[in-house]
Amino acid sequence: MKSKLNKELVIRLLKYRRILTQLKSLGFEKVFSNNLGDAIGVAPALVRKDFSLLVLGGNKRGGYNIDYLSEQLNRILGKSREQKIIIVGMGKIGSAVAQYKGFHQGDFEVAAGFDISPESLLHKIEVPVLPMSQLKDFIQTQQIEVAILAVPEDVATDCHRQLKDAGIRGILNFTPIELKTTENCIIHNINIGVEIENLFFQVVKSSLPFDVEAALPDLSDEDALADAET
Amino acid sequence: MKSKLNKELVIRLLKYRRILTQLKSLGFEKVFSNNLGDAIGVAPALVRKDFSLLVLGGNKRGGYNIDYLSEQLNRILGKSREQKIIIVGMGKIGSAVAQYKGFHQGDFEVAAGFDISPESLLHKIEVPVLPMSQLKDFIQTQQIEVAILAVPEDVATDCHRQLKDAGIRGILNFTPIELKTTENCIIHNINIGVEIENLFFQVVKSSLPFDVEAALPDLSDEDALADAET
DNA sequence: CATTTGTTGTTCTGTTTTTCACAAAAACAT
DNA sequence: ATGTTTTTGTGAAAAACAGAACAACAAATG
Ligand SMILES: NC(=O)c1ccc[n+]([C@@H]2O[C@H](COP(=O)([O-])OP(=O)(O)OC[C@H]3O[C@@H](n4cnc5c(N)ncnc54)[C@H](O)[C@@H]3O)[C@@H](O)[C@H]2O)c1
Ligand SMILES: NC(=O)c1ccc[n+]([C@@H]2O[C@H](COP(=O)([O-])OP(=O)(O)OC[C@H]3O[C@@H](n4cnc5c(N)ncnc54)[C@H](O)[C@@H]3O)[C@@H](O)[C@H]2O)c1
Repeated sequence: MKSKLNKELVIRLLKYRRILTQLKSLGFEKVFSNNLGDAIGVAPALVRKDFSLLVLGGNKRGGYNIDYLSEQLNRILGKSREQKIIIVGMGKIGSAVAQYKGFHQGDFEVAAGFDISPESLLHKIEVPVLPMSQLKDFIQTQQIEVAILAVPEDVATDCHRQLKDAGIRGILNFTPIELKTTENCIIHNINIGVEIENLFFQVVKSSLPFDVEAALPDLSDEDALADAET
Repeated sequence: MKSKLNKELVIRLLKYRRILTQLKSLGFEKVFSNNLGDAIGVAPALVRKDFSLLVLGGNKRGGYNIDYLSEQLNRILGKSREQKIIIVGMGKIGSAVAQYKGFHQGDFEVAAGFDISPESLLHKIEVPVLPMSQLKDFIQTQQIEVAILAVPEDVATDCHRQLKDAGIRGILNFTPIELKTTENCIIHNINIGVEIENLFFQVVKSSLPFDVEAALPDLSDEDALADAET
């Protein structure tokens, strides 16, 4: 099965759309592949390939028309018609996201937060916070499809099950437990801890005087660390 | 340049390490490639290949020794010797991360937070929050290498510059502005807004009665032709 | 001791994704 | 009109990545 619209491509499209919206609000009318590439951090050739794949044409010298691109991206990505999400686990991360105003032109709205102890929340939240007992009913009557999971990791799988039981179709999971996508529930994991560790590793690696990778294969016998070269 | 230790591989290694730590604390001694695969959501063959690449051997029937693997991963990934990070922008996201306790066996410590108005913070934080005027000095005297950036997006590039000027080597960037890795400062972007939009898209796509992708190519005749002018 | 079983280690192959390179087209300049 | 510049569009090459297959081998079994 050859899948156009792979995951990375969709992410780039979403980023293009965001940039285009900003450019438009600044009064720009056209944009070049290298502008967009710079803005989202990819090579200009890839930008052109992306649009070429989606049959979105530009003009041989004048670049791409912003209004047209915007429209077409909205068509392809879905107009995001005022969808609602819920957040399960209104602790530190959950509350922060609940109050986030930066979603693309305000398309999304947090319909409610859920928590095992809604009354003991540290600071006031603008969205209603309900007890877990109302979770299933709320999801079904309000027809919620997407949830953010931000509970402690030891209850992550349990909450995952509850969400699936209630009919949730997609979960953005902030817990370090790696949940898995199933037939009718898509999972995207965001593991901030791993991201930080990863960054540390890359930084250390880059500031080392020798090439870490070169030193790897022959470490089977203890301290071969000292000798390495480029 | 054939790169061992590619980006995805490093992330898997970090996840293996986390799982191994947990298994060890549960009293396990050995683990099979399919256990690890399940835990981090990849195929067992990939787990074996990863270890094979790093010359980490298992036992032909008894799987991998957890202590050994753990040790070796620590060696390869760096022992994370009590490194310190700072957080710039102690708003909702910044504060949440500042109080996160879940970093791998407490290897990282948030040395300080920085904010343009440290006094007006909503709730009490356990780490010191300092004014931006002290940023450069703190980074240099404390030898901080890694920072988390969580300021409003309109000041993101400015703060980015300040961090680079102060000698920061790596930034985990939570703002929607796509910062770019340079010679001596590695950037990892986490764009939560895009992640949510992406999840929405995948969910909508999966619940559609027809194939979105199939509908893509032939829309050129509907209303085609971008028009550009000077 | 021979046989069966389970799991690793590795090769090979296929797929997907990105970059390169350059012809073609449009706009501009003279 | 003609030449020059700029930027797209895309086929072909390269790189990154994953998966399937299976031989090798250690342990368990009888
Ligand atoms: N804070 C961070 O920066 C951060 C970073 C990365 C990952 N995480 C992960 O995100 C998750 C939440 O982290 P946090 O820092 O917000 O923790 P937190 O303790 O501040 O919040 C957890 C919330 O979940 C609620 N809760 C507990 N059990 C529940 C249940 N069974 N059902 C519903 N709600 C329940 C608690 O009442 C609490 O409000 C954790 O898994 C953590 O590992 C947090
Ligand atoms: N809250 C979320 O869930 C969320 C999600 C995704 C992305 N983000 C992004 O993270 C960033 C922060 O979001 P937030 O919700 O925490 O915002 P926030 O307004 O709560 O926090 C921003 C903080 O930065 C400080 N600040 C402002 N200008 C500064 C400067 N020049 N130098 C230093 N500090 C400065 C402010 O005083 C404030 O405390 C934004 O770019 C936002 O788009 C937030």
